[in-house]
Amino acid sequence: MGIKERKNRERERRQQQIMVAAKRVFSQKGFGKATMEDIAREAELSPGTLYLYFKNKDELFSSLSLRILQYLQLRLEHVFRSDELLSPDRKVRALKDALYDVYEFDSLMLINLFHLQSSETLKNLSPKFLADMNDLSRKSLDIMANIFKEGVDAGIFIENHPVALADIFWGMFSGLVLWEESKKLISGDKNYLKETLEIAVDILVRGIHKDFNKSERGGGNG
Amino acid sequence: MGIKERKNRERERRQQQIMVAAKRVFSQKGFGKATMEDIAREAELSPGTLYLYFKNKDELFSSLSLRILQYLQLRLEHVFRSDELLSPDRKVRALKDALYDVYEFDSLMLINLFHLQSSETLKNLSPKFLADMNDLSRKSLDIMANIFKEGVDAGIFIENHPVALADIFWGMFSGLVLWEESKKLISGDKNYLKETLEIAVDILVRGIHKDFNKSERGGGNG
Amino acid sequence: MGIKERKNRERERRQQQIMVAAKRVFSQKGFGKATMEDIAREAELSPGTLYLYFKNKDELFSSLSLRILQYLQLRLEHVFRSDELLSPDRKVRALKDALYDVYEFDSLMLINLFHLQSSETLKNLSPKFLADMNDLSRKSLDIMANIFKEGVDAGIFIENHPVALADIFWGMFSGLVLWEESKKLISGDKNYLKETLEIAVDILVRGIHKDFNKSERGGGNG
Amino acid sequence: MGIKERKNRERERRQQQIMVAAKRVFSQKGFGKATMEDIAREAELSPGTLYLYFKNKDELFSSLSLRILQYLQLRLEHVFRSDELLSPDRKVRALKDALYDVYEFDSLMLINLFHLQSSETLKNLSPKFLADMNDLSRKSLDIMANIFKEGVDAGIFIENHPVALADIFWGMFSGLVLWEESKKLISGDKNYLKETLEIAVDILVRGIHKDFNKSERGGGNG
DNA sequence: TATGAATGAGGCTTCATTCAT
DNA sequence: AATGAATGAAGCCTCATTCAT
Repeated sequence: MGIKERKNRERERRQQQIMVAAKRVFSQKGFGKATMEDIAREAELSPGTLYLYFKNKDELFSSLSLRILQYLQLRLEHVFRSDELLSPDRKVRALKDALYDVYEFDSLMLINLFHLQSSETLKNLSPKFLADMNDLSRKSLDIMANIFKEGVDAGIFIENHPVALADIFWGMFSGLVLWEESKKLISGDKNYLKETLEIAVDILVRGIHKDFNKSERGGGNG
Repeated sequence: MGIKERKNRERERRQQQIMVAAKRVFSQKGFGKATMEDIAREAELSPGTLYLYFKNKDELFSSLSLRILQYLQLRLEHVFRSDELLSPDRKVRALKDALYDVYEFDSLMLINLFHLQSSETLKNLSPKFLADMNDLSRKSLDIMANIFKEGVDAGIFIENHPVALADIFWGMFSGLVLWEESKKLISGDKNYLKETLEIAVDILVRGIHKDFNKSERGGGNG
Repeated sequence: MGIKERKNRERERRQQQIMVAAKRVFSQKGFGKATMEDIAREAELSPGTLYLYFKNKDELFSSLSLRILQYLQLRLEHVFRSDELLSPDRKVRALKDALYDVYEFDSLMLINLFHLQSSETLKNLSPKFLADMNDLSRKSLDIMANIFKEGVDAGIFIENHPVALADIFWGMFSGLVLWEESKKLISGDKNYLKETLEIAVDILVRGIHKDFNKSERGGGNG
Repeated sequence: MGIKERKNRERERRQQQIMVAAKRVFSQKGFGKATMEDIAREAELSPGTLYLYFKNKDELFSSLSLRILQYLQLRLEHVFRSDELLSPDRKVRALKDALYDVYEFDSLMLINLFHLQSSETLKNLSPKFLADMNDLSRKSLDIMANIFKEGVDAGIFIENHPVALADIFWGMFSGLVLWEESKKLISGDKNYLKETLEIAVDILVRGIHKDFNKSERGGGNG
């Protein structure tokens, strides 16, 4: 058992090593142009070895998305748990900050994640993999949903469709990330994600408050 | 003169013919797996002919996005112009309906558009093409911004950053489209876009109203 | 007959027009990269028209070689005929000047000619074309041979293999042209063809003189 | 260390294998018509493998020229070194014999080399490759130049431009090779290269001798 | 477990040539 | 005679993946 354990750790180390290399290569060359050999070289391994740890290129790439999803879940749980004393309002803002953190932690992978969703790549993944992604997504969404539910239960947020709020929040976030990225690419503008997100959350919080006068404006990210 | 006119029409016909074929092939096989030969076969043309009308595969694919952007602009202009008598509230809801229309008109291409934005494909496009996309995007965004501006000018919407509202609206829309699509793919769920969008717009409208009590709920899409 | 004559002239005009265009394009783009469409555009004609005047691309290109061969013959005849009064020595030098003239007139086509010789392109040419080339080559060689023969007959040049002298002269010339061109390309050097040719002819003249003391050195080029 | 050595040998073996196949294919089909797949088939390898050993088609073809240049250098060094006791006259004739040997060793590649020089193919080659070619060419030319210099230093050859003599010799040789090849192709004649070369060298030796009476005639190739 | 040479299917694209107008 | 849109064969090359060592 100890040996098995050790083996497993070893295996995960290698996987991490490869994923780190993959991320680097893929940041430099873009998703399409990165080749398995590039990644192998960066990881100081041989191409064949990559296939001992990942079924194929798609799965290697997707594992990076999985990783950011894990990080996302971590951050969300933190918001939900350790900030138990915060008011629903503040929690929603903390949620936004958490998401923005994830963006800053690894914007490239986040965008990759959004692309992965709703792409044909999904169809190439192994069932286990898909299940993992599904799980992680669901968990994160659940946490978000719970945050809103708390507000509803506390009689602060309107009761209208509490379930959809998490979807809307997440959708808004991902949409804004992509859209800001796009504007940056097309017209070379600066990225205003942080500011736009702030405003968006202000509006959203007002919009779901029973009595919007009580909603605290611009609670910020301190 | 008449001849030149005729030639142009002929040329556009062919382009349309190819684009229709491209869309079909690409819906069946997915973006990555569709080949130029597939498209040529579907269009009942030879591969070489495709290159008389589109510089390369990327540009052919992107032209489909351009097309949906054009349709988007058309629909938005309609909302803005012919519905001059609507209240700002109703206009925002009409805006949502227009976007949903575009989604229904060609969801695949819309998703393609979102993917195209913020991808390395952009770098393969000819400058003219990029400029066209930029133009169209900007125009649509402007129209959306104007709708919100009318609300602000009328003293109904809060004055907070009127410019960003269009970005937020568009971001929210695109994010929700992708996210619903993703959920559909991962877990095989039904697509709740219409409903979620409705709720999202309710919240947004409440959120940007100076006095939210006056906001008309669920103005709907009849 | 007058009409036929006119037609013929017209046809030759067009051919010239195309050849001029071909030469220009082919100077800019290099032999391999020049396309029939490039040439058609340059000639302000359509691609199809080119095929009314030349059987195929090879023949169009070869016609350019034919043209320089014609020019070569012209120059050689001039040396042989109008310079009847020159001594054999001087005639050989005049011969060299004539060849150098041809080089200066159109170095690109001359090199093309050398490449054409001993290449598989030859096999694609129509029999008539090949015959023309053969004729022209032979005539030029004959003229050169005659110049040397005059020297032999006059008892000035050694009698050793008079026939081969023309071949040697021509071979030396073409080899030096290619070799100087090559050095220019590989190492970016200046082209010393003129000087090298001069020396080479000095040596050759000395070498074929019965009594080399009588050979006039450096008779030069006016 | 031993392993690295072995790998290198293995690599060179494969390169040789490919080059041999390339030469064969290319002799049969001509330069232009030979395809990479032809060569792969002949080498009993897959097309992709060719690209592990040669950057592209041009470089594979050029490597054949490199090879003949190496052989040329070898032969020239032999003339220069091991024949130290020969008179300058005899050395020049030995030089001719060496060049003719190279021609006989692989006439096709030699012609290829002449074509390569002064063609746009040069531009597709990697810098390293070009440098190699440049080096080899230069070395061979230097050796030739030295042979003539010895004659000058010995007071036997005229002092006129000793540097150019090698260029002239090489130019004459390459020109005659191409020209004889051409005549063979156009008119189906026999190839008289050997004889013509002999005469040419006779003339040249006479031409550069201070006192031509002392030049030994027809020293031949024994 | 790790290697990395070899594979080979298949993609994109070019361009000489044709032919209906 | 002239056009020029259409053809379609064919080439080069890439790269994910495998497998013998």
